[in-house]
Amino acid sequence: MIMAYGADLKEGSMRKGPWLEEEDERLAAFVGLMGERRWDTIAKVSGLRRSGKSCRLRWLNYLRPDLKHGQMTAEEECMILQLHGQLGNKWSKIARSLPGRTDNEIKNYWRTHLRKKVQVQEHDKLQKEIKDAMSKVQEFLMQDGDHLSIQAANYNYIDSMKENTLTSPFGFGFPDYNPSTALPYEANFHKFISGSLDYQFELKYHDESNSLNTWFCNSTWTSGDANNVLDSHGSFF
DNA sequence: AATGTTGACAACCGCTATGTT
DNA sequence: AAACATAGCGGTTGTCAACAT
Repeated sequence: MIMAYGADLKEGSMRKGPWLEEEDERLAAFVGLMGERRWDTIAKVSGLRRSGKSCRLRWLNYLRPDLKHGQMTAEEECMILQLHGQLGNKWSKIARSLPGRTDNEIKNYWRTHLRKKVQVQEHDKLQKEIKDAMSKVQEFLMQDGDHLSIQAANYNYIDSMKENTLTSPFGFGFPDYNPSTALPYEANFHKFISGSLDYQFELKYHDESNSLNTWFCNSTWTSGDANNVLDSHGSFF
């Protein structure tokens, strides 16, 4: 039997927050009577001191009889990952492919379970790309070592950067890199590696023979990407 | 034991799209 | 066509429990 509800509440006040079992029962009863529409009317007629919007959400996300409750399966997780890759944060579209799951549930699951996983994967991928790029630079330095007078110390410097790149949480592994104290070639190399070399800049020659400065400082680069930089020194990639 | 932090989930809010009168 | 109501969507916040300090 359905009774007037919330008589102890002041007239006009709306309840918020978690739903009580008796509210759920009352809402389900009225949706059974009136169907899944006219939520403002349902809210009013039922005597629930909830907005129509709140009633709709409670029904769609929790009370609907065709909802699955409980843990996501591996198949569902896989589906979410795949669809999110294709569609981005289109939660309702993703939910259409997962019967019994709501957009809200999928959104929450993504945020709490999957987002971190994907971020780690992307981070690992980026690390690998950086490491590969630096290996190419290193190869070049080895080839033209005489011409550029590259010392073993500088080669080792790049080596330690590569090592740091794999362990640094920031992705780019300059050992003790400090922009305010860095030598020009260090600064430019840092820009190069971090992909921020997207503007024209003039490099002042920092005459320190037998160092990477010769290579990174003694020229003007007009660069949209790393390839151009290296191309200006003779088609390395 | 008390307090702070984190993760999981539910619910809310603002806005847009769609339907109805 | 316009005004209003209703439904839908996605970002954000609130709540609670488990765990750490």
